[in-house]
Amino acid sequence: MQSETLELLRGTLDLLILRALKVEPTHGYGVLKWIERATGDQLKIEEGSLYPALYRLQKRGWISSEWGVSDNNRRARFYELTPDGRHQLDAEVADFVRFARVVFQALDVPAHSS
Amino acid sequence: MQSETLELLRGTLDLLILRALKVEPTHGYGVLKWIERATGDQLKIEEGSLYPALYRLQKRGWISSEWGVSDNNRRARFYELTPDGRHQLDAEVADFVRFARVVFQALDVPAHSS
DNA sequence: GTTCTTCCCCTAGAATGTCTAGGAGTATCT
DNA sequence: AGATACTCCTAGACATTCTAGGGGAAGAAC
Repeated sequence: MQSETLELLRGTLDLLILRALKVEPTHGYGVLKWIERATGDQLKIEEGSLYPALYRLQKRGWISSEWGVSDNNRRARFYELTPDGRHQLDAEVADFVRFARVVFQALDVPAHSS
Repeated sequence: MQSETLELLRGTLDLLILRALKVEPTHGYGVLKWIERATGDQLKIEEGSLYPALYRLQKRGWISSEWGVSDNNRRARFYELTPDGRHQLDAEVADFVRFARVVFQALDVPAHSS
């Protein structure tokens, strides 16, 4: 069953959104698609999770937004990382790496079992 | 800043509890201490998280319990994995490994940066 | 020119997991 | 007698994600 999608984002949604926006500013739907592509379709996020998350991140000052027009000629809200957002991204990446290592250690799973 | 404890369990508490009980049946407090030790004090769980989690796991049939007396001569409720619990543990370990790998891939972090 | 699909935005409410902030009792050590 | 560590527990708050909707507009297909 290699192909079913994983169910839980386990608090990494913010992290993935920030990472997507580091690549280049884009709109919500673009973030969605980036995450799917970047994870080889193994992680899918719902729009009902995404938009509240974008609102949250903006409220915290990690991203900013403005209305624009997409490549497909549609009205869309474009987001980009703020300087604070870049720092936050770095911090969250470091945290996740540390977290994963600690859990692997506790589980007694080699850190790169592939 | 290497030494501060991680804040988020990101849905891995069940996993860690099951893993603790795979080592040997023990009581709630023992699970707590096992997790702290196994993670080098980098992951601490609150009792207010632990006991509801134990109840949950038992309700799902993954652990069973009975009252007994601890090494320190105190009344304690001992938990152990059921056969279903063993399967669940294996599944959750596999899921976590897969999840971590996918996130690392998306973040473009080498899978074993140490 | 109507229909369909994809793109794009959004919200309310439910479900879930974890934490905060308590309360309680008992064995052992000083 | 008091302190400390051990052990159990609950209620309510909080944050995150999902379910389950709604809607509009561009371009392609018929």
